[in-house]
Amino acid sequence: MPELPEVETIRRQLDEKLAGARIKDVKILRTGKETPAGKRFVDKVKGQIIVSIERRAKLLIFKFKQGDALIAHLKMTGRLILVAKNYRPQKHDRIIFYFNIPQALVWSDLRQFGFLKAIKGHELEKILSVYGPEPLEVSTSELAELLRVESKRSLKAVMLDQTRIAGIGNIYADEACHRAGILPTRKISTLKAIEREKLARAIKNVLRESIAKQGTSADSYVNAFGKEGRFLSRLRVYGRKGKSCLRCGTSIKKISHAQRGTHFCPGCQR
DNA sequence: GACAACCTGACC
DNA sequence: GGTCAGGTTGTC
Repeated sequence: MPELPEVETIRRQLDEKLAGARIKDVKILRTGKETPAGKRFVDKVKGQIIVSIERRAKLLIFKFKQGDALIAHLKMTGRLILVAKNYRPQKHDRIIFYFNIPQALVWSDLRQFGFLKAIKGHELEKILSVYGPEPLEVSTSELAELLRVESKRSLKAVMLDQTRIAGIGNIYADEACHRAGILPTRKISTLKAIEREKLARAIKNVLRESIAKQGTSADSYVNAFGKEGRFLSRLRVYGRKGKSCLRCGTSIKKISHAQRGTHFCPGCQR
């Protein structure tokens, strides 16, 4: 499911409701994707007061008052949804958190790739240290500079590399390339300075615009209130194979590249 | 780089 | 029945 805009949407909504809340109970419906597993997870998390919910790359970080934290990666189909206390569990639900506030929090994950991890405060820095800069927290020129790479890798492969730039995933990589008029398959080292600038601007714009619409619900993503994002209709290439390019009218193509479905317009991307 | 792996479900 | 899916990681 989620890339930076989707995770950021969830973060903002969770932070608004859960900052200051105390975790009163934790019910594990289906163990196996939480660390440490089972009762040890419950013991680490129960009683903790959530100070804030933060995001780094596609990772959500629940910071606890005593300095420890809970990190969550939703991978493809993970969901964190605020529900009523009397919520009846659904098929793919794994864990439910109860607080000293009216809402409970459900973690569900259809494909089971996601994970929750209770960690010590001192472990956090190391976990986060692998990620490249946040694209919305650096300037356009700094972002453009991150795209200057002497490598045989393609532009798309570099954009998806979380150690280079954090948070871009398959949808926004394709969308940013289209907005910049550049083919995602281009070898990164062939990009000109002006093209890197265009890309940097396109990345920032598409991420910002998507956050404003609460993300893209192309498949299973919903926000922390269980609602779909509204950016799907704004996508220009992703999921538009065979449709005409909104800029030049050419039919949008979809290929497999960097092991991902890759969408582009052969007419206006070079 | 390409590929398989982790899973389930939707679609052709 | 086969293929594909907003992600990441480990193995050639």
